[in-house]
Amino acid sequence: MGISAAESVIMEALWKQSPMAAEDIAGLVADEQDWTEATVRTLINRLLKKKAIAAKKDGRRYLYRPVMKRADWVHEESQGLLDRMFDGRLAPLVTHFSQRTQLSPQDITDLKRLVRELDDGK
Amino acid sequence: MGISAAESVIMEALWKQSPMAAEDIAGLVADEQDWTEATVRTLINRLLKKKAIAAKKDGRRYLYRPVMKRADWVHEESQGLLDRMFDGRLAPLVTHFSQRTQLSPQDITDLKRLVRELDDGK
DNA sequence: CTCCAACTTTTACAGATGTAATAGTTAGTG
DNA sequence: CACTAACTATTACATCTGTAAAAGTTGGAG
Repeated sequence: MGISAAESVIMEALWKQSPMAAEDIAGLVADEQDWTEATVRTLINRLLKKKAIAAKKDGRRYLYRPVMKRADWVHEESQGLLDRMFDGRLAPLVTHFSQRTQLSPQDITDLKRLVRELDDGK
Repeated sequence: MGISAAESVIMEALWKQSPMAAEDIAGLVADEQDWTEATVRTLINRLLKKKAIAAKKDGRRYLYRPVMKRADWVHEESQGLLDRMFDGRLAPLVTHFSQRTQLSPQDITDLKRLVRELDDGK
């Protein structure tokens, strides 16, 4: 139903740049993943079947582009995580991390700004 | 390797209360999940094999208890999500939610308090 | 002691996933 | 116009998952 971990590697490549031919995608993901081009093609075809990407003919080959939006995917996955382990709410997740890990100075700065802006919005 | 979605339902039951016999677990999860007792037993056995839970004989049956800690599991899953889609950092996830959804008043209050406490801790 | 009821352990099976090889199609080259 | 190189599409296969039934084991009742 959803996008699997391996498939998401292809999606990330296409979200970064598109449209791309299968070969280009393979070239891009080859660094991180140790996949053959055949594997990349399989994943592309599964994504096509799931309508997560679309293809357009370009001469003898196809160019692929994402149909699913990254923000939507991120949201589904994130909301799913919140639902499954934080009672559907955001604050408990933040609490978890602030207790469990030392937040980076960057994170702390960003969170402070965010909260300030939340206030403004109200 | 990890705990699957179905397995996590069993874990949640045991984290809420343990030790419990298979029948009790089945009774508890029966409400939410439409599983037969056989299914529950399969999941229990897979969790045993993964050492996520342990069993102790109690007369003719076993009582099960979690070995894996909920906080550890939550952390693994959450960190995984952050790594996969938010560059490993927490703030971008919070940003995502604050832009994408209307945070509940509860969430906002909690986040404000959290950030204040972060300040204190520094 | 024997047999059953209650438990547990094995086995089953279809769909998803990770990983890939093989077969089929077609745009150009000679 | 026939072939080949470049692509795509089909098929393969081992694991993992979801879901469950069948087989095996054993503590007690009679």
